[in-house]
Amino acid sequence: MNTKEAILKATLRLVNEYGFYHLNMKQLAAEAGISVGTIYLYFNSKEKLINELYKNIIRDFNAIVLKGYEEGRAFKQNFFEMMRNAIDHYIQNPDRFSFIEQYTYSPFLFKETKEENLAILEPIEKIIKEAKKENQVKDLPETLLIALSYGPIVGMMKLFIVGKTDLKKKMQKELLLEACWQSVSIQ
Amino acid sequence: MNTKEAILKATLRLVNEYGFYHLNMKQLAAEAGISVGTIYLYFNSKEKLINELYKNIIRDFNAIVLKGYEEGRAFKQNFFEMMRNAIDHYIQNPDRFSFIEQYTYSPFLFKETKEENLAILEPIEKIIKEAKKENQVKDLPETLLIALSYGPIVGMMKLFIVGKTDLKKKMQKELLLEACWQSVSIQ
DNA sequence: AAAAAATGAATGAACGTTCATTCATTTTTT
DNA sequence: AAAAAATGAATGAACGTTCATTCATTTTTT
Repeated sequence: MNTKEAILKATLRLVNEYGFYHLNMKQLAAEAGISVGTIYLYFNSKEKLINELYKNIIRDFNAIVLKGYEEGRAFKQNFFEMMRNAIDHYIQNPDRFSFIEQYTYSPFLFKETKEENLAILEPIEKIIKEAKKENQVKDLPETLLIALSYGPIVGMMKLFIVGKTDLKKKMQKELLLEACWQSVSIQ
Repeated sequence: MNTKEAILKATLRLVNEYGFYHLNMKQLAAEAGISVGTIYLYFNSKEKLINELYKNIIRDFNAIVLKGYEEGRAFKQNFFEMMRNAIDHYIQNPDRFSFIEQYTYSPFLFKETKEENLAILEPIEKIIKEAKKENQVKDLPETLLIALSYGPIVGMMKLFIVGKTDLKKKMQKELLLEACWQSVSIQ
């Protein structure tokens, strides 16, 4: 692992544990196994660092979700694959999920980063739009269809993180996916 | 408005605009129209202040949602009333919604406050449990039913806040409510 | 009824401490 | 030997918190 990655990884861990307010550079350097000065060779400031981390996490997430998409394949299959990828990625990286939830709507993100922000719903928006054009989905406003597909997943992840549900069980995950599908698809 | 309320109100506004990190006591005092020292007559510390604000907001929210509940009334009617109250309250106080979303899972909250925390889903949990006992709701895990009821509302609120949808329109709101109902009720 | 005394909420300057950032020096790589 | 990368002590601005002091209001005394 190179130094830059080590810094980002340490930031993710500490910021989730203590919050941006209590995260200090000395502690961060220790966690990453480098010295304070080194951080500044890679990132201009503490805030820039958070923004870079955010962008990386969103980029990775979108790339992984998009792997579930295949041009020309049935909407249903694309929907399931993409959503499954999203859930799996979150389950394996709950810290990334928490981080996204915490910072997507926070005032820390620069405008420049915020543009990348809405992009967290971009892959979902994409297939919903396509499906709507072809009437493969309920006749509801696009935004509502997005909220119905993604909202319950976020909700379950939050319950998962506080230990109220075990999304790692195959059954739970499949029930969730099926339920999301039911609420957008034509019966 | 008494001094304590003025401080809480100013905190909500500034913390949403700048975040806890950039919120400083001098600025806060100015916003509340008092002087720094006065804040400490009402709250022991900056963190205590945030925790008090959080508790107040959750308490108000739950009380308002619970106003939609009537002992002995049909589940469907309770569900609609409670959810409508939640949505209305959020629409009228988007800053409260943002604050809850931002801090519910943040490391700033004291353990003591976190206990009040899960309480944000308490009223919903309550009616879902009741309905499940009487088979008035789909045969799915309780947590999933909660995520299906509340998740899309959170999702829509987020889109509302960034201006992607107009939840103030009666139609939008009713479609959202109906969709949430569809995903938990027996067809 | 007037004067004196007591109260305590509010003030804001002062203070200690934290902590992001810098940069001269050292270590490592080429 | 030169260049590049890393170190970490030093800096100083920022800021949360304290606390002596003020003063409008209330209570007690005359």
